[in-house]
Amino acid sequence: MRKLLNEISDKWTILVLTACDDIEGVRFNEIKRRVGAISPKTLSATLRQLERNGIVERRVIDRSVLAVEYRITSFGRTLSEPLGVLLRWAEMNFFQILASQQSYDGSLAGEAQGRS
Amino acid sequence: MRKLLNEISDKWTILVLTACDDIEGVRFNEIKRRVGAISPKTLSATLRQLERNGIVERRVIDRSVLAVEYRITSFGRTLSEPLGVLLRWAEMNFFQILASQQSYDGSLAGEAQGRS
DNA sequence: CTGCATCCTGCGCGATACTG
DNA sequence: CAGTATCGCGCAGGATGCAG
Repeated sequence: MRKLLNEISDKWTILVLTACDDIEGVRFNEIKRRVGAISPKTLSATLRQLERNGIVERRVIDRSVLAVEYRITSFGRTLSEPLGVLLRWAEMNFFQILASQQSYDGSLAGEAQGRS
Repeated sequence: MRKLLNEISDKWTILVLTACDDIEGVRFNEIKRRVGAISPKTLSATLRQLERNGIVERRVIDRSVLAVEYRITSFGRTLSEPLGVLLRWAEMNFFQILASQQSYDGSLAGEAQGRS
């Protein structure tokens, strides 16, 4: 568990993995868009780590126009399922979590704009 | 999901939560022992955050000898279940993960002692 | 035993610019 | 488009000491 945590318990990995969990391969910038405010450096590092762990696969589509896609592996899918359970839990209970602290300023920072 | 990650995707929270997931309440130092090489400061901070989020409960057993126990709440249990799924996944696939990188030196460093 | 205060460090990660 | 190189910084978290 420690080892797993060392691999995925950072700020972005789970989100990136979720973004890659598509039937189709997903392009670099598409992942970027889906995930949100991630820097290319971090995304690149995260993807390489996921690749090393056999969770996603990198595939060059077209060398001339530089097109690359990432696709979750079957092994990755076995991980994304438990993660999906967690995601659904988060969706059901997120209000409970933010009810207690309010101190989150957010990387998204889209929903708390009402205060002048 | 971002919010959930902000709460639990640090180095220790999930481990601490797992350590608290007992039928009985668990004492501070007992958690420390179960979790491993966590500093009291970090453990304390982690526990307070879990408490704020209603995941664990703090209860003073004895004021004179300073005995405190932490117990997972029913809400916390709903979270520990998905986490348990993840844990089981980790147990089944940890070899796959460490097969790819070998670069983990370990906070526990207890299982690799066989090599002279 | 159960913490809190303090000091200190690494590194995770963001911003930006550059390349093929 | 898909990255890599560089710089800088905030903060998680380790170590240590103290206290009720």
